[in-house]
Amino acid sequence: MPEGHTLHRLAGELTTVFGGHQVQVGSPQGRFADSAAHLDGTRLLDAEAWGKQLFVRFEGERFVHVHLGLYGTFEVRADVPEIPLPIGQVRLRLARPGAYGDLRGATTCALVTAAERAAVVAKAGPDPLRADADPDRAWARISRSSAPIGTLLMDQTVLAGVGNVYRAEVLFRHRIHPLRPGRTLRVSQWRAIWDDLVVLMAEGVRSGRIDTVRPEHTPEAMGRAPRVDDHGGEVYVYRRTGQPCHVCGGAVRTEVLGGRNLFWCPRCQPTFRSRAAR
DNA sequence: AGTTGATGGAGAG
DNA sequence: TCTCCCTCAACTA
Repeated sequence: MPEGHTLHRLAGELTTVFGGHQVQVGSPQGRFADSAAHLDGTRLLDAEAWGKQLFVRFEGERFVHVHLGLYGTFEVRADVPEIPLPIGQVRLRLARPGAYGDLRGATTCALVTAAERAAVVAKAGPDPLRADADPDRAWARISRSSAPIGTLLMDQTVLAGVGNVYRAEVLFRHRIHPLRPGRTLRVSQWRAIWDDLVVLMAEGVRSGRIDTVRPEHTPEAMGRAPRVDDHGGEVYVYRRTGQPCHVCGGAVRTEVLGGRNLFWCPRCQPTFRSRAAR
């Protein structure tokens, strides 16, 4: 489930499990073999996330830059009696006695310098999961753009860490139509979205899933059956095409925007046109 | 056994 | 805007 919360959670896990340890670094699949050989047996210092980018720092100012992409996973296991043989396509394996981590399916897994890391970080917009993030930087872009707010929220140079689930859900929670141009939002609406993302994503880091449904709309509160699918936590509209909205009962709609699926409730999230006409 | 789709993004045209 | 890449589970047949 790689949105920003997944990477921040992973950074914490890697730091806790491997920070300060000398680690075995390998690439059972082979595609990271040369770089792994350079790092093998050296000390892993810590890991840090910027939006969806993850950097694992080794002694000597060397970093492994990881981006999970659409379906990458990084499975970290501690307190195992024995390190198991790798299963499937394991691009990167970190191991020390009693613990290991397996990276699969990532779009990026590369050994980079501090300068290369800094260049990636410099391109990223503010990350709601970082205490030093400045939401005004994102607003400067959004307030001047005619692009849909749904596109802007997913643009990692505008805002770092939001993916398709948080996009759909935060727009629902603020009753904003995803196709509304960024420049038609009021600054108060943007601040509310940002503050909400800070809370929602921090909760995602803690729980490891994406839950966005307010207490008054949960299955228990509404007397409906709990969700049975497995793509995250309890949500309002994400991948609920055609199903009844948890708030108004209308059918959730979908549309492809920029190659990604958009989900919204037409009644709870009126278009900017109909809003202006009222 | 083969096809599809997914919480992402780069690069081509 | 389209195509491609990475992996694997969940479909269809």
